[in-house]
Amino acid sequence: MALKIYNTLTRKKETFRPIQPGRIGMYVCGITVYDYCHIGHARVLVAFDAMTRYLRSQGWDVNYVRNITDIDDKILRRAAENNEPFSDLTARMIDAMHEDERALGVLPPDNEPRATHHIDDIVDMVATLVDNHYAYVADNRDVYYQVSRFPDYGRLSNKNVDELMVGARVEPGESKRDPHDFVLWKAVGEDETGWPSPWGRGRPGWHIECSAMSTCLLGETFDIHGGGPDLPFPHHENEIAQSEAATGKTFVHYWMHAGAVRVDDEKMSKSLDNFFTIREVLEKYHPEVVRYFLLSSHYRSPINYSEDNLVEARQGLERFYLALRDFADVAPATLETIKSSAHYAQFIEAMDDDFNTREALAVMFDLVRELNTLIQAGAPSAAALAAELKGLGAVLGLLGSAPEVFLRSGSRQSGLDDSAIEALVRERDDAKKNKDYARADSIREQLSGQGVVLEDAREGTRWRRG
RNA sequence: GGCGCGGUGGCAGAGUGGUUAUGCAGCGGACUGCAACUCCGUGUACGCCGGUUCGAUUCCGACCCGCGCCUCCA
Repeated sequence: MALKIYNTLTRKKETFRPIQPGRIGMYVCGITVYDYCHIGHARVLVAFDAMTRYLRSQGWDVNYVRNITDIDDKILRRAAENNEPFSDLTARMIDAMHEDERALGVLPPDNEPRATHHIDDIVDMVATLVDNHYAYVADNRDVYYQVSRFPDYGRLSNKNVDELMVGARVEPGESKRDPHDFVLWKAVGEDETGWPSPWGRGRPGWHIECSAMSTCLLGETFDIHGGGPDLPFPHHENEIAQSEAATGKTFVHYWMHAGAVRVDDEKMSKSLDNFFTIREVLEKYHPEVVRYFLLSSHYRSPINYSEDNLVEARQGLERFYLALRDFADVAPATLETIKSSAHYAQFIEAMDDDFNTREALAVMFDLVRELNTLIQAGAPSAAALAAELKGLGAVLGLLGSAPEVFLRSGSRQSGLDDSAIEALVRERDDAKKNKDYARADSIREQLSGQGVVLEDAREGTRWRRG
């Protein structure tokens, strides 16, 4: 079965056809680095990471580009508030972002272009648009894109420019010819952050960097362009207008957009004060639990960040790790060695269907049941199945932890440290030997109250944080 | 107002024109000193109303409800 991808442009699932056989150029809109990444960013990062891992596992040569917006009004405003150079702020936030990514098991993209490193490319593209009469220099020396010159405007987000009029407004003093026009190059004064250009000192507008950098790194036409749920309009619409006007070529073949993250069933927003940064979330939950949570729904569905759902994610992962407990030293199977496995075939079928990670996880759970049955029977083949499970998990960036470490990590920190728990476990073992079951049960109850679960296995008592 | 998405069993969440999703929770059983883990069994789930069909949760239409975008936001 062939890979199918839902294309925002056509609003349909389409069979993926690469521009060059075996190769995929993919550009994903990254972060504006004026603050820490939040759980919504995490979703986009994890979703496209899982896709990239999967595509590579299937032999695709993926060139994954994800930009960093490191110059923008919000950045300048925040830097001014902090009374620091904007580049100090962005450097700090970029480091923080990389830290968050690593925690979530997100592999670095192949290229991570920054707007401030591509000012020349941006200026070149703006100049082309001015030369082509798709852009004009306004009285205030801003350069604007003239939306009315681009007939296809609104095609991606299925919007009719005339109907947009209703909500549009022109700020007093703006020099646009039309409210829909958007800024490509923003004029600034001598004392403001900016770069020289044919139109005077200025800085890039909000959308042009992605057009310039994607073209620079992936060519005038490339395969996949992705991003968050609020990007189709206006950001990606404007990118299309810019790039296609500048090059005269189709910009992108497949547009992919992740679904929204909600918090306790409300829109996540700063005004509602229900905004969670990745760092805050990771204080409460194991990073792999967060990753699993994000992959346990289809990437396009809205998901709800809530205590219940994260606890449930924890429980799901526990099932995997309990099965893998005795196979800590078993290496993940390479896909080559499991290519004839029925589970693998189902896994691929799920992932080929627009990256249905939830369905892929369901296949892995089926495998877990078989694995547990083999373990129970003491079958030597269990190790191979465990390796297969790890191999499938690795494609999604999951199950890479040491099982016992994960199981003892706990969703909430127990008040007892490991040695205190182990002392109590030993005490209980002694009580059991003396058939003092009342004492043994009271210790177990005490631990249970601390979130510690005991299991009396043949080899001795095991414990984990539940 | 315009455009779009969705309403699935207690919860989460896939999917399908007729046959088990899956996970968690529940119930019964096996195992256990008791548990936990695990396995086995167990749920007349598909918003409402019409239509198409031998048959619809799945297709079509209307309706109700929820959500997103239309403004900076992943």
